[in-house]
Amino acid sequence: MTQDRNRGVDDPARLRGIVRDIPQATVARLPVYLRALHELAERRVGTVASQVLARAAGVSPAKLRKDLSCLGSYGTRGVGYDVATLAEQIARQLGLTQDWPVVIVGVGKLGQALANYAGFADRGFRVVGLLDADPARVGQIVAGSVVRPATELERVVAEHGVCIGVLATPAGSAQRMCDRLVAAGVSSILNFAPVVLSVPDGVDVRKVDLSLELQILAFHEQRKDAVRRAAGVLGAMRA
Amino acid sequence: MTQDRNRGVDDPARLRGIVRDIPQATVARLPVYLRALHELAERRVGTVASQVLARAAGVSPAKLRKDLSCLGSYGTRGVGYDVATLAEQIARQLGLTQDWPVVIVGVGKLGQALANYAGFADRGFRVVGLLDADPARVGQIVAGSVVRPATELERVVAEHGVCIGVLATPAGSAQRMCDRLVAAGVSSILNFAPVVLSVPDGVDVRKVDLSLELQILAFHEQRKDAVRRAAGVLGAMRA
DNA sequence: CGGCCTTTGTGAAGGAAGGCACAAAGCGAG
DNA sequence: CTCGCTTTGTGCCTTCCTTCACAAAGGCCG
Repeated sequence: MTQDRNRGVDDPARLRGIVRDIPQATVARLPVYLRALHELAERRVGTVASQVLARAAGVSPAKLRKDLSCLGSYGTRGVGYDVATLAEQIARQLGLTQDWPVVIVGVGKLGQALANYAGFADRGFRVVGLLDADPARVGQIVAGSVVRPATELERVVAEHGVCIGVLATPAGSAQRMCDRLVAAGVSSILNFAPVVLSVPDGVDVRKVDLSLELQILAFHEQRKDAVRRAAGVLGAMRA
Repeated sequence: MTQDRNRGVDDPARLRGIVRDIPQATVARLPVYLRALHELAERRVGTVASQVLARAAGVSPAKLRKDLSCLGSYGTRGVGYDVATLAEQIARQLGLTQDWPVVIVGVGKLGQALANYAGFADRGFRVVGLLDADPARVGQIVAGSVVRPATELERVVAEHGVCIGVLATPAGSAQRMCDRLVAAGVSSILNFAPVVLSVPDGVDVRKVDLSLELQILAFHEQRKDAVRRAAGVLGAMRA
């Protein structure tokens, strides 16, 4: 108690929860922790030690603790973290306590998968518009919403105050649609099209490249192959 | 010529092309460079300076040059890089000069999008099996192939010597299917299911989390919001 | 052939992230 | 109340990545 009262407003642990100085790498892991915490909560787990949570999230306990310490001091020494409290704090930091209206531009197979993806709705992302330039797709019902023509992009964005857009168009039209999203007021874009988008300052773009990851796997697989071959040759020489 | 002959086998620039000591961060960017190079090649560009290529790939020229220097010395000072040569070297390093048979497990909307994705075939990834546990999906034609029952997983993997598997199942069955892939001999897995997979040593897993990226965007968006609000308050105070 | 201009390749410095190890802090038993 | 056990939070060190700045190297022109 005495110590607590001695903790001034400039106490590092407290301040860290207010000012935002969270490393990029940590931000990228918070959603993983959040998912693990939700799973624990479903299993009626009340508190969890860093070791257990770290295993569930696929990271080392030290990294987990350091990450969580960026949010403030929400653990109890000798016990662990309260699952519900920690989940709420992470959600708050990530901005998931509010609803985010989102438009999806491009409703091919990928766009449909995204529109149906439960992980979006669970985290407060509400799809308020499905847009496609292809007349054949306009009017179709996807994930309970009707696909609207791309011409309505500006109207949908303005109507719902959308600031996050998802691009799932072919490569050819991605930059054009991106420009229109930005002009309409969108300031964060999740890009699934295989192009490098150029956007003005102040707009965040994150890219998900389906084939990039596969190419990285191929690199490592080839390496393993080479090692196996080398081992084989050495084995033959030894024999 | 004289200099070239003086370059021994342990010349650093040469060796780097042989021994593999490429930083992870660099490996992750090579596919981006490769895509940019292919685009340049299509536009009949013969040589490209680091500055231009860097802009096309969305990185800084210095980073690009350092990355490329890991592969060896394939640029010409005062001129730039030969587009075709460089593309070939990158493809070789990534292991894209060979064909990689791939199975896709889970043929929902996402699995279908992946099966149809041109970026796979272009890079030497050949989908040799579409597998799904849902009888309603088995027998459907997706991307020119018939969807086969999940029970045939082991047979397909063995038949084609598959070592890369793509998981696009619901969260619930991902670990089970992962275990079967590994048992059947797959040693690299691209996981789209929102779970942390556990695999034995020697197996590589890469995870693509569709909602993770959106959550990171929300974090930054919230920050921008906070800054805007703070600026607004300050502005009001000044007035 | 020689000088100039362009562009690469890379050492060195700066910064971010990861891992170790331990002190501080809480809980529960005695 | 005290002791001992458990687990967090964090300072320090190491490693990896990025950026800067410049020497070395090649082409081009006179």
